[in-house]
Amino acid sequence: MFTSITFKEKVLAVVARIPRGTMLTYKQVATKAGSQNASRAVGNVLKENFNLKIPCHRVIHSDGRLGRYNRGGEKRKRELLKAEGVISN
DNA sequence: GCAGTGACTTACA
DNA sequence: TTGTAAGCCACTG
Repeated sequence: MFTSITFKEKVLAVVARIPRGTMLTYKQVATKAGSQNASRAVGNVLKENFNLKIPCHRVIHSDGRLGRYNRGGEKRKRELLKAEGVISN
């Protein structure tokens, strides 16, 4: 039920709704999920998420760093973002 | 119910 | 500017 939706589900829903060419920080995702300070929890959710429908590569650190990626690491993540035109290098 | 873990964030030296 | 330390939150065993 939607009433029993967990923080995990919210995080996945938020990330899944990130439009192509847009990046959000872990803090931004956490805020949209309901907890602005749960940036670490966001990482936990994406870490266990292997759904290709979730563009977890569009979630980066508040510092602008890419962070990690469960499908190839920062390098792979940067390639995906570059392919979308989010970053130029 | 408690403790541990982690793809993070912020502050200070 | 860079590195270290502590804090915060949600989920699992």
